[in-house]
Amino acid sequence: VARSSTTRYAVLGVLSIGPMSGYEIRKLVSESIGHFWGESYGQIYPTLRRLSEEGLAVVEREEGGKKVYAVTEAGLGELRAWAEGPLEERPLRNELLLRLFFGRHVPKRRLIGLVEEARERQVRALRWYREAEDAPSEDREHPDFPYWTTTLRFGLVMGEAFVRWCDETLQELRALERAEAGEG
Amino acid sequence: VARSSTTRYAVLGVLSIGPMSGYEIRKLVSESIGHFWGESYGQIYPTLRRLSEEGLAVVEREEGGKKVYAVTEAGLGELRAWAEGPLEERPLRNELLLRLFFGRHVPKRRLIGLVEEARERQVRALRWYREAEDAPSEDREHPDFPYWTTTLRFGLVMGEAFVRWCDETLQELRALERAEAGEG
DNA sequence: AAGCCCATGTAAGCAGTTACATGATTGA
DNA sequence: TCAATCATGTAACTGCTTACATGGGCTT
Repeated sequence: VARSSTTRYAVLGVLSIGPMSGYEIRKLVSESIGHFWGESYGQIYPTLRRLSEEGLAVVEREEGGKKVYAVTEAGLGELRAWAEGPLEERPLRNELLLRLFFGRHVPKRRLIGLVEEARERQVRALRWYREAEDAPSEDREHPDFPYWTTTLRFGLVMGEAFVRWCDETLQELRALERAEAGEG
Repeated sequence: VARSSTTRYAVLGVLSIGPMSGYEIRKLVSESIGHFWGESYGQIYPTLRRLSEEGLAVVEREEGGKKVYAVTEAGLGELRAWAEGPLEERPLRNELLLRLFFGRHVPKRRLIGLVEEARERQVRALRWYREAEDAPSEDREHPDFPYWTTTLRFGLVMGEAFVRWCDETLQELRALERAEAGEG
């Protein structure tokens, strides 16, 4: 049974920006929506084949072992139907929080290390978002631009909140660590 | 190949709070860490069987068709080893952002509706967190309490940030909608 | 007697990751 | 010539969800 794949819509969506090969789709995904979406080749290539079988995409041209796909009108219709449909909640899983929740069994030093690590990763991501915010002016003309900024702003707002949470959590963990040292 | 299951650690972790049946594990998960973790019966029961086969958990007692499991010393060791190990990034997928990113193909009214819906859901969650914050005093004595508060604070901080992002995004979408109406 | 929650478990089946296989092209 | 990047694809395997099957006990 299981849920239906969202990969097909991600691929259709990327093709709606412009004709592209599987390799370029993967690249665009990881470079521009990588902070909230991921796709692997093992999903992209079979999906492209299926989409073209269903008439939702076509091989626009082949150049030197490279197949450039384009979305069809039917494909755009499919994309639209999905995007307008009801938004169902997917189960979320945050492994860092799971570890913290059962943190009593873990040395506090290690917990602190884990949170610090996650914080650093997020700070790096924030730097990336801020660079992306100063996008070249050509991109600002793109019809998708206003939508891209909303997802970028998501990264900024949530990322900053995450760093704040990390700082608060680190304070608490260090306090717990000191309390323990004081006892022992 | 694929990644190793984190379900086993979630189950071991819950059992580290106290002996419990599969049904109770499911209930505790959905009631106390449901905002960042989910488990289904289809995962829990087979996992419990495997854990007891591996000696990481045991059936402490059976009462009227109910099997109460308890974590063993070996199980606690396994939990600790996992929690101290390196934190690998799992691919995240946010379907709302995906829809927004390709939002050009969707009526703005509908996009606004989607964000409003997500906002309401989050506001409800925030209410729940705030109620949980005023926990009964018995819980405050629990040795796990300081750790539980960190995950609860995560829900609060990130939830509030999310609502802020929703409000900003709604403003932008409404501006786009007005601009469109002005043109047409 | 109906409905709800407690309670355990299995089967089907898709989604998605990782690793592997293979080769062309480009540039230092 | 060596390495990196471009490029497509398949095979194996796991995780996880959903739906189904089954039944006890409590309350109204």
